[in-house]
Amino acid sequence: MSVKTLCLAILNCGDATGYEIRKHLTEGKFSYFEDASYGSIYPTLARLEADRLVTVREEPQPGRPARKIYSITDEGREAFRRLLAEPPAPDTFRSPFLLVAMWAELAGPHVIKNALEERKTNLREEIEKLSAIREETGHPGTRFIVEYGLNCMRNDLAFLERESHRLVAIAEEGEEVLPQAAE
Amino acid sequence: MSVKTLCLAILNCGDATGYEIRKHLTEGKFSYFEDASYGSIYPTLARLEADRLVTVREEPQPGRPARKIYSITDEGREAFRRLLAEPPAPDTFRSPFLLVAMWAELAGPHVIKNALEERKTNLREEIEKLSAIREETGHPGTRFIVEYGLNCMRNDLAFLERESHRLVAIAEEGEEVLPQAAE
DNA sequence: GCGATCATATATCATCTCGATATATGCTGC
DNA sequence: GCAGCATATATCGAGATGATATATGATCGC
Repeated sequence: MSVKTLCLAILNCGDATGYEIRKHLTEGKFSYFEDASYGSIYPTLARLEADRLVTVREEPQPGRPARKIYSITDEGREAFRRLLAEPPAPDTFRSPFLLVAMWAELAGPHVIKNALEERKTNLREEIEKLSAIREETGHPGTRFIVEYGLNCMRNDLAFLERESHRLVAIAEEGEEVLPQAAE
Repeated sequence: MSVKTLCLAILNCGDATGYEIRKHLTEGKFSYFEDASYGSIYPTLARLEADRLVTVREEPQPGRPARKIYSITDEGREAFRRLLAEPPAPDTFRSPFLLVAMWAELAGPHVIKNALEERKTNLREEIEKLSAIREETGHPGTRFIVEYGLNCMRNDLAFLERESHRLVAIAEEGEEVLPQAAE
């Protein structure tokens, strides 16, 4: 999935600046698709404008640089619909946490406990955010994907709350076997 | 998490060539951390060797280019342990599938049904693979992360099997409202 | 009231990474 | 017999990241 598709998806919900598009991709309901940085968003928006899939209007602001507000065109909406029909790339779950967990006996109980707490806090925050979006939205597709996310994260959190003691035990046993310079 | 950490993690399990490292990251139990391509793996291995964190031995093969087999050193193991102690980056779930699902009314029932089937097949395959790894491994950390993954994917699959009819309904209603040139 | 930090907003750039491709060969299925 | 795939190393153009520069209002502690 390309940055182009992402920008069109967000603009399909309403006008936005490059900055706002980036925020949507980082936080909120659009953060489960793909990420993108300014270095790819701004050039993409320029290309979309050249291809007439979006239009820009500049809103001058006294003192600071003008906001460039992008809107999707009918042509853009049609292009987006065609992009949706292409077979989507496989979903991915990428977890630095699991790498640490895998090597619990090397990492030690201190590192493991921190990583577990961090991960659980993270999940709780995400669940909060998604619950809020769920209450607000009237769009059925959005509601579906938010409920998908909630189901997934609540399950993850429950697993960690139920099983994390096993990981701590592995880390503690590892420390007995490998009594390295404690930190 | 850097490619460096990934390479050390895999070599910490046993010697490997660049090709094998890439395979581990793409398939198997290491595929839940981060991905990396040859274009980053080969330069990283060269740097690791220069830093004395790994060693190489060339195994000549009659007719074809020699295998370069990399091994982690004691220094490398210590560096890996230090890298594990660094606060891990947050986990991410990236889903092109959910983008299509969000816009079910635009994508239409045909596209949605395909995407759903594709996603479910994908999950079943992953569950198969993880179940096999679970049976084989004797390493407690590996068992933990494999069970984490299994728990997550079984839950995902159950949600889709239970709820996907809702998504199809959204797509079908959308088609009535927007009777575009059918494909 | 004043400095620090943060949020808004655009934009660039060195560095890194990806995806495709080149090269070379054995094995397997049809 | 040969097309296609797996093994294996390596490179390269195109594209993406993460950091940084610029500019300013808002907020908050002290």
